[in-house]
Amino acid sequence: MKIYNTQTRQKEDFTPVEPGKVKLYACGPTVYNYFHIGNARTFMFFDVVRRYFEYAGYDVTFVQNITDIDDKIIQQSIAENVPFEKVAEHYTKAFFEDTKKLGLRPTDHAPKATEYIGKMIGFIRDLEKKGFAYEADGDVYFSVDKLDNYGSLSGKKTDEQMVGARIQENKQKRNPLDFTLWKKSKPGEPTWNSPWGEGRPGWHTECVVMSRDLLGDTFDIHGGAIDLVFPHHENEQAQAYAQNGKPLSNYWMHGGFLNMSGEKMSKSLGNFFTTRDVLKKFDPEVIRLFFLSKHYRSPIDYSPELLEETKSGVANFYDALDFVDFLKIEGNKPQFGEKAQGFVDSFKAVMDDDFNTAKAVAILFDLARLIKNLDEPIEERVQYAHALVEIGSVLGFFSNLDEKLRKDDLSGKLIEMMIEYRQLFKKEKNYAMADKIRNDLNEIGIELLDTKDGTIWKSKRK
RNA sequence: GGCGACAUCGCCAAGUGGUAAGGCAAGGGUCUGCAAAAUCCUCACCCCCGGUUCGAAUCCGGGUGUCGCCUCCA
Repeated sequence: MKIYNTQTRQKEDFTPVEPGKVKLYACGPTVYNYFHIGNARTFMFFDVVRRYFEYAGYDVTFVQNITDIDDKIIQQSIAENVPFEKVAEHYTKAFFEDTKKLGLRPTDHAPKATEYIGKMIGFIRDLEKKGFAYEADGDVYFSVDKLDNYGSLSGKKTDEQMVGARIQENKQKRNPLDFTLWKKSKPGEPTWNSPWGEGRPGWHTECVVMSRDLLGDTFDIHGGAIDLVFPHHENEQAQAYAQNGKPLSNYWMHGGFLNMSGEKMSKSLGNFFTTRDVLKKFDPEVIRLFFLSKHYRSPIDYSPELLEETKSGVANFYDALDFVDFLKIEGNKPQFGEKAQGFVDSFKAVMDDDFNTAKAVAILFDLARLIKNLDEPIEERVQYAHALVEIGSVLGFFSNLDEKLRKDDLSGKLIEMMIEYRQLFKKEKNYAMADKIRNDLNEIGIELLDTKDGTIWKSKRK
């Protein structure tokens, strides 16, 4: 398996720290608002990474943190005039609800920053003892000049950044790039007692401490979106090196942005859709197909129109499964012949190449086309259907086949009866009645398909 | 100012040296009582200009355009 590693800027063979195991950490949300659909893209990608590693036979430990103490949460609590704990609680709950609705599997651990304050203080103390941190008026900073390889992840050189233009001047800092490990709290702000006085940890420290605590000093993959490379991941890595001389993660994976009309979607720009709102209009699998049709490192331009067009694509998969009445054959998965196995092998090959989900999706469409092709032998079409569900599931599709394909309940039986009556009318050349049945069914969302093997039906997809 | 990414059919998009996947949309044929569905067929000299090579969308140089990071950000 090959993975593009931001650290080396190239695809590398994946070798886990422990054979057969993958320790994966993806940066999670800061819970000050509903997460937007751009965040959803990144979260969903790592959900697929996790699923694929498991499919490939690895024992995966997947951690995604919840940043529940941060300036933005404090701001939001002032704006909403509710205690900051309530803000964090509310949006944390919303995060779990929305990711579930999106079809993301729960992570193995979802550590909250506020549960790790003690460990963070110990960690900062250690950095201080080792000479990498200094205190100034209740704040504690990391001294980037003390670390030789600072900037290695992002390719930044400490002396070439535009100080003053983009970087906040701060007279307490010895180097403008020095970052906050511990921040003195103002009156009324959430606060914890520390050797440096009342305060709270900096964001970069939260992630290092939680990831190492749950996954070990050096784990396999650390991920997030591209904007986290600098400074967040650079700073995490710096702290880890400084503290114990070990790399934090062997592979760094970063996803591309979701843009709005070519510009980055972000809460600060205000040009965003919350995932919650998008989910009201689109099926989670439509969103999934939309994201997975593109390479994860490329930017995607978001628009409701594009999502609208993607509906047909998802419908394609379910139509195909309807064609072979998948729910009835689901239980007996046949041995795959050469062709069906070929598709599965291709799927593995493209996913092994740095998670090329766009190619993987193309394989899904290839299978759907063959399943619907009545000229293909039925045994093979059945195999293709099982292959479609097998690899589609790895990409996170088909989690609710029963609901999407439900047929053998009472209404299903009634529809079968209507189809039978229509056949009788057709035999008598009573086309007016035959068409009335077809139209009436259509009006309640049931579409009839006359194939040369007889009439089948499907409910119209959202 | 420093660093980086991208530019492929009407739209979305894969492809990193061997002659352009896939999806959406469109047109035509078959099938059908009619329709839908299905199926078959059609639909790209890969932003521009040079260069390297037997051969380049793919490598190199130079343009043009778009975007990102350097501040919080998935």
